[in-house]
Amino acid sequence: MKADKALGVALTAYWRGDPADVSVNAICQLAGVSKPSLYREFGSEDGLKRAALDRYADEALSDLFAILRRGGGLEETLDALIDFASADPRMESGCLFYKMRAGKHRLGPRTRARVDEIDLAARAGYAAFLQARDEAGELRDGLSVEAAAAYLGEQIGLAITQRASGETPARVRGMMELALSVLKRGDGRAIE
Amino acid sequence: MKADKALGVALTAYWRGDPADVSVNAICQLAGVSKPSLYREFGSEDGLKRAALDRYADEALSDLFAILRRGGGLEETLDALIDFASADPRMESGCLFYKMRAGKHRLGPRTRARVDEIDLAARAGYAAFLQARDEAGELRDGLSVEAAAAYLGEQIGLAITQRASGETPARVRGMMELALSVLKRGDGRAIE
DNA sequence: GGAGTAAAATACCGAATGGTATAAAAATGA
DNA sequence: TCATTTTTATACCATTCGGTATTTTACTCC
Repeated sequence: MKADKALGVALTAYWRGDPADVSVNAICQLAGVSKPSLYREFGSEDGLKRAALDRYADEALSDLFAILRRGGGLEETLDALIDFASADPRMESGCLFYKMRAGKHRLGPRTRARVDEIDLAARAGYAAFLQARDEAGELRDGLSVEAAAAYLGEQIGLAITQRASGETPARVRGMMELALSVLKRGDGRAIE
Repeated sequence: MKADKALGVALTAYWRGDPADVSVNAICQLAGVSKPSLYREFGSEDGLKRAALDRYADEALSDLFAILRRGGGLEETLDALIDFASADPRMESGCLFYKMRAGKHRLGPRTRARVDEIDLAARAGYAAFLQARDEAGELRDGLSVEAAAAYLGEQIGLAITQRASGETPARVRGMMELALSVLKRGDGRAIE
């Protein structure tokens, strides 16, 4: 279907740019799809945005969650997260989820609800991972798993956002190593 | 002049909300100023935004810079920065500078240039402060002053942004203490 | 091939945007 | 007091937005 192509076009347009700055008209033009067709398929701009976010979660965020569920050690997993946020080419232009969350007030109700869902799921994923590492004695003492999960999520978001704004991968990586080192028990030593 | 009042209204409106979501019409209505008057004074929306940002830098950001220039020790100064970002009531609804920087692509050329100026000035301020603390032997070993300055600036921005999005001051403070502890030599101990 | 139906394209709508021309009003000078 | 000039207010313009009504095309079934 043409509407399916439109969804792909919308996803990449929202992802590369700012979701609030991509108009329905532009998506129709880019995808070669008429506006009524698009509205028949998705109902509204909110519906299209939500569908794009759904696809994004399946396509890109799932990789992030997979890292957390691999069951690796703390250091190894944090390294993988740092790699993902600072070097994965797909994140070069930012993370659609974080972009949408940053401009949540501009979203329709359905998309906003999905953003909140993903936010909760991500926090839960971080918390489950950190809980396991804490039970393995790898987490820094006196750190609340809940707070550390929020911290980890925000630092990943910050890193991806910085990268999207033109910061070099090396610099983003350095900042992230600095920020995440504080989660480790031994206490992070200085980064090279 | 009435235009002066309009500038105040614009500043608070931009500051409390999203600068991109506050229209010139709304500002005129709120300030009781006619649109032609406002345009005679500021030339364009870009001019008004820039003037508001100027005033913001004088009024709010100067306090932040003052903390850096007080010449206190590393720990003391970081604590003051944490207080400012996580507890100052003026930052309750976010930082206009960081808001504008986050939506830089939506700004006119004059406002954007001012954002870049402030960005540079802030980085330089952080760097000068950290340089001094490094020479006093308080900074963690192996840390580039330049990178640490960027890190510090981003963490402050993240904290204020989080607070504006509804996070509790206590939680923001906890995350910030965690993030900034890594700058200290002794290596930060865990936060309660 | 022609009737009926499903899809698509064009053209349109009302609202809101930044910005301005014009008309009304107020203040100033003689 | 009258004329001039400056400031203010109303009304308007062109464009863009999300969303639809209408018309035209294409396809299916008999």
